[in-house]
Amino acid sequence: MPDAIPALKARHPGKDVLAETPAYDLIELFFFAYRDFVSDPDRILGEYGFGRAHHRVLHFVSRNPGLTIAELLDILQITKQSLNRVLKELIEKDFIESRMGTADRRQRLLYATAQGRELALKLAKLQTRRIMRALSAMEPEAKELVSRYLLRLIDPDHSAHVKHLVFGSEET
Amino acid sequence: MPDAIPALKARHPGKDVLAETPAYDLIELFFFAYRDFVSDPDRILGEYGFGRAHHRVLHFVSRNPGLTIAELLDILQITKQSLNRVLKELIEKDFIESRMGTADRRQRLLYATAQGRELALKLAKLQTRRIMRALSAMEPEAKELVSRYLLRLIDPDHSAHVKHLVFGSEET
DNA sequence: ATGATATGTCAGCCTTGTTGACATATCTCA
DNA sequence: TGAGATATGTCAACAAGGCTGACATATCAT
Repeated sequence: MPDAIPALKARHPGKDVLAETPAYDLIELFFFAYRDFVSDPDRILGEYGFGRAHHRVLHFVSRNPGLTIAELLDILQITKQSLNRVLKELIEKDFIESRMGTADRRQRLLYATAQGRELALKLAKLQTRRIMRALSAMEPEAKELVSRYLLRLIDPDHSAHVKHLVFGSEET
Repeated sequence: MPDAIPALKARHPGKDVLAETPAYDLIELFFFAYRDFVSDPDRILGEYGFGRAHHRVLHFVSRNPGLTIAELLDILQITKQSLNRVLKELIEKDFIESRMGTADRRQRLLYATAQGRELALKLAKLQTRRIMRALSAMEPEAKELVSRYLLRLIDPDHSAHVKHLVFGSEET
């Protein structure tokens, strides 16, 4: 197998090598791991006529009851037209409920229905099973370290927002 | 904020809780991290009129010169029609070259051109920069641990194949 | 009352995945 | 040598889920 990296390999020892030698292992493992990670839900979503886009919406609404459209758009980073397409279906099939805002009646507050929470939980458990299988037989500090790594992988501009969304106002 | 997990929370102490309590933090962090991770290449690919599908093909061909169509299909897990659409463009724009197999002349052996290797390397470096930023100031064993975690996240059926593809026949 | 804001909707386009059907070249094996 | 398996290419149609642009409506804020 010829070398895919022409020069750059053994040229500078020290700092440059660390900065410039591609981390092919982590790049490729991240790709394969993410693909398998989302494949579990995919199978089940198909039974309901839903796709990944529905999953994301259902997940974040279920996790954050009373979420507004604007907040959801901010989380998903898609256009309102894209969101509306899947959200409409989730509402029609009674997995999500949209109530008018009380303080600001222009807003729509989104809530997962009992059926919606049930599906969201089912999918989250599936993914949790995979995560726990990976963590089992690893060092006890692995989970915390992986969590820290993933957070630092996120754009610094978003990381505070994500941190708040994921960890909320918890004690940990 | 109401509780998104109806029952199941404080019911059983012990093993069940570990198995059944969703790991929302890792699930969500994985989603946000992956999204930002692929966004770096996206910007550059746009300048060339390429998308993510082109990136994946170019990456694996560049990393594995002489790859056949069948092997590439096996890695990407898409249909040959999907692959052919993007592969044709990469060949037309001279980022990938297709040579007839020598042992088996039915096969096409794929090679990245100089231009193709250059782009692949540029994108890999971008992603590496993000990875290194995340790893900097983390424990030295972090990289190895994250790598092990990602590998274990992969379907057990694929993991041997992925391990071979990623780590090849190296010493580490 | 007016302009800004939150949301909804129509129409059309792109990328990237899918299936099914069929063509061609080449290899393998009886 | 001839038949069937294999590797690849290609056409056509479709679906999911992104996008843009334009415009409508209701409500809020000043």
